Amino acid sequence: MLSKKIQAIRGMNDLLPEQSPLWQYFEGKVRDLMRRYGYAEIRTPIVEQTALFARSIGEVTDIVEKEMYTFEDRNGDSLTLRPEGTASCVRAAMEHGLLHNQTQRLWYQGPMFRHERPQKGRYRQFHQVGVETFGFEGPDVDAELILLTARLWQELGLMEHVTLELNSLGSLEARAAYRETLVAYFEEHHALLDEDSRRRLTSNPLRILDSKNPDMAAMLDAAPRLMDHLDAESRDHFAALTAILDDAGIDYVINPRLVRGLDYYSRSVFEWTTTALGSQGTVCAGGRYDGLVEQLGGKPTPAVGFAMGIERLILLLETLELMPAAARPSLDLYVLGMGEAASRAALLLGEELRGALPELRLQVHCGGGSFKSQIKKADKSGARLALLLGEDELAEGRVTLKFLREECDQQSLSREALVSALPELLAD
RNA sequence: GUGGAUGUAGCUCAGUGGUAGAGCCCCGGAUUGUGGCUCCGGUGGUCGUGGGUUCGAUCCCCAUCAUCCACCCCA
Repeated sequence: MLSKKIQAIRGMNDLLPEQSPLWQYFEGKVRDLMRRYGYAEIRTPIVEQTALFARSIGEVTDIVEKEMYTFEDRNGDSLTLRPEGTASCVRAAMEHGLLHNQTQRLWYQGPMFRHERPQKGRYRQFHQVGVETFGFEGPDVDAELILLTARLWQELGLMEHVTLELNSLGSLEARAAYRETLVAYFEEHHALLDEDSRRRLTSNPLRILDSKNPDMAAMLDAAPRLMDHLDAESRDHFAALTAILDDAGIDYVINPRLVRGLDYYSRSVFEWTTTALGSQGTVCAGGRYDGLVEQLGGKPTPAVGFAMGIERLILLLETLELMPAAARPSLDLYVLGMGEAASRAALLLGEELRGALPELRLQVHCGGGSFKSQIKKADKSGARLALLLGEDELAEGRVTLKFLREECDQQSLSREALVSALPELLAD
């Protein structure tokens, strides 16, 4: 039926009124958390030069090779809808001198775009909250980021439903060296590799370690281990990070196979996962990317960050029914008037009350209709009280207040008494 | 990019080779100015789209599109 009509692009979803309170609840928690930790929000454009992503994420990654929304601008420039937030954030920070002899703690939130097959928890337009820090070398800030996320799970009631996985990829040099060692090892056992793995040999050989193919298990177990090829500094860095987490009482699992897909990561990487969402179980992931700023033309600048997938977290909150009822918006008062004169008066009375009681959540009935239908609308609106303005009330300068949620007689009040009476009636 | 499942009313879904039904929702009435419960009535569908088979297709066949789930990849 909709086939001839225009509909939303595949994998790009409308956020409907029924859903938005949960998003607002989540976004509110995040904003509050960032404020409390002293992180500043940064907003960057959704479109960037294609080269920014190609240079940062890595030319041969799936994201850059086949998942980007890339198009030509009218002047022939190649532009891309951002597939992730870190590159833009680094670009903006550099461009405005935010990294010049100073540290930064930044966060952002917004849509990202990847042309993948949609499935549960994975969409072509999806939303991330990202956090990036610059200028901090030590493991303390790595730990701070993890503690910050842990606190968020705590406050959202998600802590028992997520697991923290940690790994270290070593310095860029150590990682590159290990990569060569690993590729050499896989070349030796080329016959044992499955089709996917042979393809990954050039794209992301570290990822082969993560293969679920049981036929390759023995060969993978015998492969050189990343942890054995870490440079001394990275090993110390990682040890210090886990020590802080131990002291803070944060549980984690060291997963030597945890490899982030983006080329720019080095040293600490981490992932929060859940088993409650089907196959897209990663809910938050990040790591250190000490080389990226320099790679994009800046001075060498240590950096760590992470991103959360908002859709996945919303899905999790939904399936676990973790949104508090109080976070759902509701009306205090529904104002209705019977007849033309009273309807007009109701609209003006509504404005008067909004002026006198700024906290009052009030809606005035529009569209006329019988008294009965208007009261039905009042009930449907979810308001606690209905204010009835009929011809009788209008003539007498009074209003009738009707309780819609509790057993309680309706009251007749003079209009003068209304402003002081309403807060009392709505208390508790 | 690959594989599987599913497309019938706004929503959730029945159904049959002879051009469609329920529940919820919505609207009206029973109650000249009083909701939630009940009862009565009503609006609403070219059965995803395009072909084919057939006297006749919502049903069978093919194609196509969309959605969902999984692989891949990732948040």
